[in-house]
Amino acid sequence: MQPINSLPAIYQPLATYLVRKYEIDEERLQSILSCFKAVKVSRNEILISYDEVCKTHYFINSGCLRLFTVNNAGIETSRYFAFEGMFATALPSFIDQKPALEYLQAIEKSELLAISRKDFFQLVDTTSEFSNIYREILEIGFVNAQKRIYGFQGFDALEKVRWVIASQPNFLLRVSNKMAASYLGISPSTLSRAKSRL
Amino acid sequence: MQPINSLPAIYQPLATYLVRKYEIDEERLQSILSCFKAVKVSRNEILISYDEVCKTHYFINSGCLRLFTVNNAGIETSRYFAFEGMFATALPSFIDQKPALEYLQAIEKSELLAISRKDFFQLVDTTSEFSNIYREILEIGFVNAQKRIYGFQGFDALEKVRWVIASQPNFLLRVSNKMAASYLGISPSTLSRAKSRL
DNA sequence: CCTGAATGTTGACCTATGTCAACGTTTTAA
DNA sequence: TTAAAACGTTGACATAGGTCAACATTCAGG
Repeated sequence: MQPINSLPAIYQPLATYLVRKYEIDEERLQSILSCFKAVKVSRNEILISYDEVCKTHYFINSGCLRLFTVNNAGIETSRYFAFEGMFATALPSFIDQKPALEYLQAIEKSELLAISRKDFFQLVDTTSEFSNIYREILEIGFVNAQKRIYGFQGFDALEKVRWVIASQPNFLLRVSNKMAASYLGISPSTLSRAKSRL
Repeated sequence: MQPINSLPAIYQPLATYLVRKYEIDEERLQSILSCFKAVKVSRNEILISYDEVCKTHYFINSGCLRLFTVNNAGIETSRYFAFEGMFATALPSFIDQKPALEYLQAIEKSELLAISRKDFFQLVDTTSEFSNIYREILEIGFVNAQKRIYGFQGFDALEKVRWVIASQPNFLLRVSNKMAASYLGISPSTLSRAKSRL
């Protein structure tokens, strides 16, 4: 793609993402981009809370967002980590407008582009290119969830660590042991021991 | 909805499913239905195999389909069970046309309506109602996968059994212990013991 | 309606991993 | 810069649940 003239630097990664797969003329691209507003968030900031209804979808310019929940016993389970160049939100709540039952948290100081649910679905309904992008977000989300289900079941701790290294090479470098353990479904001690046996 | 005149009985459940949420005029409904062909399959029949590229989406009139994989150690993991009135296929392969890395199997004698990938995506691209239906299939698939991830991690065998009873009341009545265990990520012995402690 | 194969149940035993605690190191916020 | 808190690592110990085997039961298919 050609870099687009007179586009604020902050919109560049999203513009690149949008035109990566589908042709979008510059006018339409501008009208999509104008729905997104820059937001800066600090480390550990919670963007969406358990009981909250999710009204916003985020594109990550820099930083990292985590989706996790906490069960009755106080155990954290992390479902997904999203890095630069990816979309993230509490998708079931965003879709159905029911309480999220999970948290969306920045685990690093992050720069995000936020779009409201209203604008998002307006784009989906009026712009076929954006409709394709939403479909792609859903497809990727689904495929990732499936990989995770198959990748974790019937594997011991060491195999899970090898699996995550193979499928997401930067994951363990970017995410704390504690959070990685809550993603892999093992205790931090076990993760620590497994890494020493690699 | 009104039952549609002169519709073969075999198309009735799919017609009901299609008009349930979106208005579809009769002509368009007919053109959608005409893409589906009835298929009868026997118990244990494999519809899509591990290395195969998936070319078909199925709607279930009666019976039950299972999605599962087998790892190097020969351990089966079941990801999903689909019953009457639901769509099922090896979705990642259906989307990307790469080998499925999983099996789609009928676990009961089943009556299905099959649509080819070509016809399916032609409907998605030409019929906005069907595009919405595909979006809904993806959304439901994603939400189910997420529920499963959160529902299983950090829970012991008994809690998993309680969870599956609460979220899918008919599941244990319909699916063998062995397959249910491979879905819950526990051994058949443990499932058997957990049920006796309910 | 029979029969053999597959499945479910239960007991004995073993191992991976969780828990808890101690300790050293890193991070962070004032 | 520093003090306090959070985190990572490691050891000792406990236990849920896996494996294996024996037996009972169910069920599919002829």
